[in-house]
Amino acid sequence: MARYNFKETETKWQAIWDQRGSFIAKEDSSRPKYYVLEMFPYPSGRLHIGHVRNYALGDVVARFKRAQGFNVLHPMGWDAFGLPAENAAIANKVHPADWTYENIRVMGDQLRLMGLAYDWTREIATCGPEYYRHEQKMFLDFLKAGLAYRKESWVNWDPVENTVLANEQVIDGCGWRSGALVEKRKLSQWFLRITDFADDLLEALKTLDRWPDKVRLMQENWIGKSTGARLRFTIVRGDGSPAPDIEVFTTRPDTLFGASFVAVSPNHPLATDLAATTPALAGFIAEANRVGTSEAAIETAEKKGFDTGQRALHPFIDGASVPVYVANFVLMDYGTGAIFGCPAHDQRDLDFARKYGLAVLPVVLPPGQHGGGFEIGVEAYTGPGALINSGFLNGLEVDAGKAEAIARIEQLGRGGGTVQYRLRDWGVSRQRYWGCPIPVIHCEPCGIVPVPENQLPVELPRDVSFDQPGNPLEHHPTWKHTSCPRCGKPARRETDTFDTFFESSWYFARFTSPQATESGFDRAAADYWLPVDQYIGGIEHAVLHLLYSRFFTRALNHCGYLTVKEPFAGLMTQGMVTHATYRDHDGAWLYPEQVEIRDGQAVKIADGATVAVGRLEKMSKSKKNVVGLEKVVEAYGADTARLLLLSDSPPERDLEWSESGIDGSWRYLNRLWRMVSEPPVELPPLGAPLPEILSGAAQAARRAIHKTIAAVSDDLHKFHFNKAVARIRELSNTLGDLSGTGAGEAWVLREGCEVLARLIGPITPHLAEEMWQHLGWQTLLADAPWPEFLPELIADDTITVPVQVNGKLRATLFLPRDCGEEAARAAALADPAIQRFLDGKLPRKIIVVANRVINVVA
RNA sequence: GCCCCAGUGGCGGAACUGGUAGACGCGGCAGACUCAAAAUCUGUUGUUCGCAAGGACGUGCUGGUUCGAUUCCGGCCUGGGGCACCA
Repeated sequence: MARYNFKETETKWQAIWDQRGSFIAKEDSSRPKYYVLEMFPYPSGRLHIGHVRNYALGDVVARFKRAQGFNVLHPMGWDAFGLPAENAAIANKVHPADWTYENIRVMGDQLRLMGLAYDWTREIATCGPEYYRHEQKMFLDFLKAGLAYRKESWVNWDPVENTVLANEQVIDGCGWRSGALVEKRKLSQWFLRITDFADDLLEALKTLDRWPDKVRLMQENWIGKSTGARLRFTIVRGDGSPAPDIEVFTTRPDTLFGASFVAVSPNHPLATDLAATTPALAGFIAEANRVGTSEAAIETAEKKGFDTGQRALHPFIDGASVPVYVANFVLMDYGTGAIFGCPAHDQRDLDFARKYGLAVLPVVLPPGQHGGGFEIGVEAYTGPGALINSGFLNGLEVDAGKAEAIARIEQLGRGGGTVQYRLRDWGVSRQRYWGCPIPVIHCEPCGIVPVPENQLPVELPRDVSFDQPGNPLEHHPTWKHTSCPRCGKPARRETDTFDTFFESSWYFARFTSPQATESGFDRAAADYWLPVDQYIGGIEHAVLHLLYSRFFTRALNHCGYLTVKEPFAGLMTQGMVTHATYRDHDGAWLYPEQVEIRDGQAVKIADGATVAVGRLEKMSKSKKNVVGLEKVVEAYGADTARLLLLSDSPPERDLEWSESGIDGSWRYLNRLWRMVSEPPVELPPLGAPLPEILSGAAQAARRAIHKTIAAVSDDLHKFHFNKAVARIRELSNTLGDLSGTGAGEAWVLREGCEVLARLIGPITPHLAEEMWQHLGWQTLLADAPWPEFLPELIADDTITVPVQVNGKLRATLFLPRDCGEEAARAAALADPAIQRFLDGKLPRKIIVVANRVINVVA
């Protein structure tokens, strides 16, 4: 029996697609456009099979939409700036550029093995000046538009990577790549005003109805909008002399009458000033700043305060005042760095008040409670209710109380309603070499001077040394020395480079016109192709790349670069590819190919020693549970790998890569191939007319074919790839069972084979082309339209109807479609099984759901 | 602590808007072909009682709504994810 020769076949069709330029995209207003994009990879070395899932998913979408008549853009490129290149340079004395381009070459070849329908003519690498020069221009435009600024601030310093990190890149107090505990440093840095768009970024999430709710929710939480008030307290010192006002932010202005203290952050100017003359306070602040930002540190850190001796005058109660504390739990970088505390209605304030013996006055009465008896114990009340003990607010509900309190604050000229976001501006300066130089010059007399556009790009120097720690650009002998474009005097280049999320924030636009030289992209091309109709990538970018790109697109829109504001209309986040992990008795990780299973026990092939099988984990080099892409393609071919990646789990869930799984996929490909290469009956020639008479079996098979077309089309549309594969397999089972050698059977079998080839085409494209050709077609399947089903073959004449007695299945009937309630009722009652369960009694009720179910209630 | 999501055979998973739970695959078992193996094909495969016909049970647990619940509602358990001195 001839095995399907995947090696020859896959090479052949890849060459043909390539020669014909099958997947090269051009703007074409006569067809609807469809832009499908997978998050482009960082060229880190080699791809393993886990990386490929993402691209396989996108490829199915691209090929399916193309067959459906869309003008599809499906490009691929390289997110090529990044720290691993520098680490490689340090470890292996290889230049980051050489290392990166070599990886691009290797990984590109690997991707090409998979037969992905990319328009390779649009391939980009972000580390080239022809790419990054445009983002330097964009940055200058942002600067002009006030969207970029420089400020000195406390930043997250990663001591391992020796660079600053953005807030989004700090996970649980540690660097997102290095895992090192992040330190706070005060540095002068470039920021992008993402907060200008905070509200728009939040509001527009509602319009992204083809994004997973989960990602929208994560962005919503990250932006963290809270509505409240700012309020300026008048402060007096212990001796009664006036001190500077303190402004607080609160979401509960309604509880002001319950205020019993004001607290400021240890880094608040008041604390700093006071510490200069109060050694005890200086000690307190130093201790507060020592407490780490890690989760554990925060959990265990005690809420502590330092009484400054100053008093804050109550804005609503003449003559009343509350103490002012410096408290270790108040953050300087949220709100105003100062709060007022209402212990009765905030748990943390309550804990603090109990500790320092401050008053706890309830001002919100829970519904159903009576004023006199309501007291706060160890738990603050944060629910709704009516205000009490609150002067002019008495009797109002919480929301009305907030509004009234804000109105009074405004009236008093002490502040007003405001909206506070958790989101901070995006710090984009990185003290690294392998990134895009920030195009500004520091001049002693002129200050910060943008590099004139005609001097762009500011290119990275190639001759750098990694001999000493820190930024090689800083150590470069000549590069940073230049002259000021404004005054001509000697000046110094900015040696920081952009955060590498800068490149990925606009690459999807670059793909629309990668040859553009005047600008990052042609406006017309970008307006034609954008937004990306379907974007596919990992959930780990839910608030990194996906938020930055949404902001960046708005910023580009603001500066007149393009028309859209949202870059990605549809988003799919795929799960990880996992594999069991193996360790030998020394605890060393083993590669899957070093291990085999003998008698249910995992052993090391080399010496037969037992191996501990660990749990399924994401394929990663560090745990060695990776399966090489070439190994799989060599042994089974790209189509087999693609089929397994698509069929085993729904895309958003994790997928377990297993040897038995790959065998199953490989068997199925051969089965399909045998159906066309060695059919049980000789198939009629291409285009043969439908025989006038079909046997019942042939007719039933034909119905199955058309139902499958309908179902698979729907599944692919909804990205239910695993279900689509299940239905395709079902159809081949049905066709396999089609015995009989008549002309009708042969004709239906041919129709079935053609449909199978077309339906599986997006998933296993090489095999599908081969089947298509074998069936006599001269044209490419890649150019064939998606099959259409005949509506008259979709609906059955006879319906299988379950009959229940008291909700339990007792019989199944075959009834004519839409036979009517009376007929259904009669048929059910006539059934012997039903009669037996009724036991001679009359049914109380019979429920008939047309063409669905009959339930007899006894 | 707060918010979100998910719990279905030995395993991955299916079940449209409340209507035959377990499609399809993996694995297992039995058989055919073969000197034998591989490959392939056929049958079978939720648990349980029964010789059988046919029952009973079964979608994390527990109540409820309904003629009927994997699906809706309440409470709980477990796992995963996000956020977190955020005022």
